[in-house]
Amino acid sequence: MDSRFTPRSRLADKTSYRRVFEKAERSRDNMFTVLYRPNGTDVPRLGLAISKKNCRLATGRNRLKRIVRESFRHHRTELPGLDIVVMNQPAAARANNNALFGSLDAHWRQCNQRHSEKAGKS
RNA sequence: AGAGUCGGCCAGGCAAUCGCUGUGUUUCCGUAAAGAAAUGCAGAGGAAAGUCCGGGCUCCGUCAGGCAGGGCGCCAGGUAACACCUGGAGGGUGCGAGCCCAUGGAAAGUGCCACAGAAAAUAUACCGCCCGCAUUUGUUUGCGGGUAAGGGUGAAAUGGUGCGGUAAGAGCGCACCGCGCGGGUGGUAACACUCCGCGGCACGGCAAACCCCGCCUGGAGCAAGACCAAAUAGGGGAGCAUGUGGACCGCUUGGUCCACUCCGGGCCUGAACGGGCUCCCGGGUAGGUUGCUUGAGGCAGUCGGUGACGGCUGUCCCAGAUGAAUGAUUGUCCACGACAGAACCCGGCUUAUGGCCGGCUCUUUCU
RNA sequence: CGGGGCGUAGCGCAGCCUGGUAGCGCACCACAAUGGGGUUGUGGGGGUCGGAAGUUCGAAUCUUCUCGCCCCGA
Repeated sequence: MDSRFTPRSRLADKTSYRRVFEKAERSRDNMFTVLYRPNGTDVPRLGLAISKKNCRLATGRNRLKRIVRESFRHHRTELPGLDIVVMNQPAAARANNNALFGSLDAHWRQCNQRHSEKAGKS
């Protein structure tokens, strides 16, 4: 199983982010808001939008980014071709690592489920 | 043992698995570039923070210099430079080790000092004290003068103590202390000493009020700056094709030259113009590349210096990301892990913060 | 990352340069006026001047440090 996380699997520029923010499905709990939109390929891509407002210290923001990347790369092969942007909620700054991983697992499952439902309909 | 004070050091370790960034080597794929794989090496801080100072670097401006504005401010040294550091001087504070100080000038000038108080700075006199004259039953009142010891006000009141002196007093005189000026001695200097002379004292505070004196200072900042440069729109140029009318040349096909200008309104006409195509040029947006890490560099030794620091020798290369890299999981050990994440780079300051070690001081107890 | 600005009553602001009394509007409370309400008039209450040090006799004001918020530069 390939669980690497390369530059190919990231949202690289402003236009990619704008594309997701313009029109996206949403999955949300008290730790993260996850936006996603099909990108027309087989590989999922991840973008991070960790706000200073919801997490004041730079070390805290770095921690959240690492957790999200770590979780993403473990589930990369299970996910369809989506552009995903993860945003943080205030509660995430105070949560421990296990809680964050649990929350992200749920988000990935929801992405997968909703996407396959849509694909089935169309 | 407790309390305090100063200085130095560390910033969880190890193992396994899965990953991230840079870079070297090898292999694969390719004309090449790019890419992929394997593997080696390296990969956040003492504050990376606040952005409060000082520099380097870059662009703009610029003869030198001066003014304005801003900054600094005991002395000497260190430094690329500083508001930093070291050593010293003088104050303040603490029993002490120590700590703190924007610490030049108020006899260059201007200004301010609320309330209270007689008076807040040229001095002056409310209650008093004293003398003289007048007055009164009565040292009661009034007038004139002397005085600044005492009272009271205030943050601050015009040297202090003692003796002499006097009507009462007063540097009025004297002694000691303090102060100022000059000289001397020690020190590079700030300053100190008081062996000496002079001055009876002439000098309230505030310069983080204006200011004066001395020294420093051009402006902006890596989102600086440099380079490459799509699409679309627009600018400039060249060429091709092309309408109408008139004139000219020509036997004809045809050719040449000129005009059809701009704004507003009306009418007529709907032939033409406005238009189309191709190429080139520079400006420049998205985007990309660069600036980007070898430096006032680290470590070790040695020499000079009280020290900050400097000289010499040897040795090492030690993050360079760009939605932004150091992590996750598990095991294990212990002190059970605080504050906290580089973004052009250095030197400081300040603030946040866990622990360890050492020197010194005070208190208590024991020997 | 760099550059600049602002914190004063519940809200919006003045006062700060030139230091001694914190003021204005809206809001709030009471009274008057009305049958009642609004409008109006009169009076009143309410402020650690973001926080901590320093200078000064005295600081919202001057100086330093610190906390929070806002704006600008791709």
